[in-house]
Amino acid sequence: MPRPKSNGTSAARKSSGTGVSLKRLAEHLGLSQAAVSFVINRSPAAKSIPHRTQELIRAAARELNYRPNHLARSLRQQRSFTIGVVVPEISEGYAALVMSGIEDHLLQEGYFYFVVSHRHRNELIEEYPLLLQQRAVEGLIAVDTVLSEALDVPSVAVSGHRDVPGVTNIVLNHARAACLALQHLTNLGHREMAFIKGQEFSSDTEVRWEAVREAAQKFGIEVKEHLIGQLEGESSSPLLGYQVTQKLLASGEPFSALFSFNDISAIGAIQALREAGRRVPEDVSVVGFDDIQSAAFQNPALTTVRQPLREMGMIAAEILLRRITAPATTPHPKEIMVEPELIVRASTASVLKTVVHG
Amino acid sequence: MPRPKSNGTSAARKSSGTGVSLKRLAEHLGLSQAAVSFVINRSPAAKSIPHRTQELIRAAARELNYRPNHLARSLRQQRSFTIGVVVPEISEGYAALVMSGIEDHLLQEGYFYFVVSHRHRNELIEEYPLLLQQRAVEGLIAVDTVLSEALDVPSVAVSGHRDVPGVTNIVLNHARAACLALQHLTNLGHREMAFIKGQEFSSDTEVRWEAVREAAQKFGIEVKEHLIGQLEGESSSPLLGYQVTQKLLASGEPFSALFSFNDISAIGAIQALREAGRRVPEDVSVVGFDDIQSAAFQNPALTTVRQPLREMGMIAAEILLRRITAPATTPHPKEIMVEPELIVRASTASVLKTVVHG
DNA sequence: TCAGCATAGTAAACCGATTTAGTACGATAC
DNA sequence: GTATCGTACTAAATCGGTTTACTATGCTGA
Repeated sequence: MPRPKSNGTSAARKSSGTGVSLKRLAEHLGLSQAAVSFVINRSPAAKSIPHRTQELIRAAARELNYRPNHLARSLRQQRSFTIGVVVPEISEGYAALVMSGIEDHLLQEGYFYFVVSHRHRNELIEEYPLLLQQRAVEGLIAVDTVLSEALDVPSVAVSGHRDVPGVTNIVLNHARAACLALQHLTNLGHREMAFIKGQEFSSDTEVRWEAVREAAQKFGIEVKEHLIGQLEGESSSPLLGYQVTQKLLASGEPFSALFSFNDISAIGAIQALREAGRRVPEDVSVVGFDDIQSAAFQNPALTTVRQPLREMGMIAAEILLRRITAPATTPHPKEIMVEPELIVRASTASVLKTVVHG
Repeated sequence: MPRPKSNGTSAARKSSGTGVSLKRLAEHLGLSQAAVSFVINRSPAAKSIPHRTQELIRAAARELNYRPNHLARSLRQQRSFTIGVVVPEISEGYAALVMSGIEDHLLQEGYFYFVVSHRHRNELIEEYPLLLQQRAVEGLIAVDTVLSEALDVPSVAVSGHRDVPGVTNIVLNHARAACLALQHLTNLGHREMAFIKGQEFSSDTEVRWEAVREAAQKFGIEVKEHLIGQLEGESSSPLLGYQVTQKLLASGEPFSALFSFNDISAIGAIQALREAGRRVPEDVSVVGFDDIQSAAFQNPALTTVRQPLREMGMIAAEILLRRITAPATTPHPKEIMVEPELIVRASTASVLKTVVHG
């Protein structure tokens, strides 16, 4: 594979020992720093500098491989072109997808970002936003994380549900999400359903569960106490879903369908069901949530409620930048709702096949 | 869940409108900025300032919620406590795991980091390191990315194999990795093996393939041209493994085992095998590579060669910080090797069962 | 008496840019 | 002849800290 040529001369490259400062460049040219700065930044003040000189300046900048120090520029301009992203954990499907959406928009607009992950430790959730502000971020995006207090900078919470001043929440339409899943299952003839709720610290848990309850009522499904499981533990491994499903099975209460809080736990649930001798989907239908990458490649492929996670990240970045660059014209929306989509794959099936087991 | 109390008074909080500067704090105290700076930073120069005054200063700093501007500090000290991380993609299991290791060590040591993902676009691979240096990062970590030229800052390449001046490579012991996999398969009686090579842009592809060839020779396994597949395409979805496996099957050359470049593609391979009517592991044993989170929760659970990805990230961060803080005493290792581990799960089985199909 | 030293600080340079206010000079207008 | 304007810049302030070099005062000891 041919490596693309760098466009600097080798001399230029060599001179970039610790970087060329504006001062050095100006001296080299026999001009003032101001003049050089005007030209480099194409500032309106450069209009009084003749074309010829401008070319000289630009040529010298290229020659010496001049690259303005971003710290100095940020300090002076009070603009860092940097934002902070707070996530619970990096290694997990959910946050990674949202981040990739965030990154798409941010880098495209010339912003860089810091990532911090708090792993659900309260003191970090409190401290990181402050540390980020100290580092002069111009805005904050919190993913599945409660921003406890109003901050000095615009912020956006992906899957945030609290009404915090200055924070725009990006949320899924959970009412519709729950309806999609339950409608699918009832259409397949399921009436006895088990549910897995999210961990308490997850910001979607409450809202989604409320939506599930309402949808269940709407479809005339009884939500039995024994068939409500709750994920417990900090990690995001399928193991959590595995364990809670074992409990569900142990209760003895029969069910032909399971609606889980997320795909990761649904994967663990399927494992537990199978080990208990219940086939998926013949004996039990399983619906996940999120549609992470590997959902499609489970065996059986997972039926799931898809959240447009990348899109949510992109919207978060977009709103944030708009609020930063045009705070006046953007009266800061409190909430932006995105729509879920039901992805039907192979982990759900008609209940008719299962009557003998019921 | 009780929200932890913030430790500032409400007055303090209010005053943090756009942040209190050192100047304001000094004026408030009737002292010089220098004196305040000495005390805040516990600099040795503070020794001539009496205890009483020091307490006054600290109290006022707390009261006014003073937080030093990190940009200004970085500029003066020529220390940004920031490093840059370059990855191909965020949403993928590999990079995410390495990043989480990097983060662990970095944040613990008081460093923040920028993430950029290049998605294998050459101009970005060239440009991002320069942009990061402009932002005054003190070091660079490249994950599965070729750093083409020597940089002005210390750097570490996770899975880097080129000998670039100033770059420390963190590499897996691929010779051993290949041996572990092939030994396992030969022990199970497999002789007819198919292989899936990585994409050309992946920095491990070449090295690993060479190791596989050598291991095959060592175990007396013939590597047949028709049974070598190659992943193609930028994305990192199981689909790539699915497609290449279909080609392998179409060649008509029989095989009882498949060793794939990574877990993601192994998952797709299993899907393709199953659709072609070959059971895993009864008809074909499949070995993956990496041991990403979902490997354990596939059906069948994936046998794989585990790379200690989080650890590799941690080591990368550790070496980098050591090189930054003590460049003299650390004569910059060219390469650090970590050891793989074979994780035997359910996707491999003895060949004896398969003779009738062979 | 006064050099010497410790105490308790301060003034100002500096990091590397941006930006405001102003200067020097030549040409044109009246 | 000079007021005015445009051209082509420059000097210096500024962002918010850190750091070096220095000062002012009081006390001690010879």
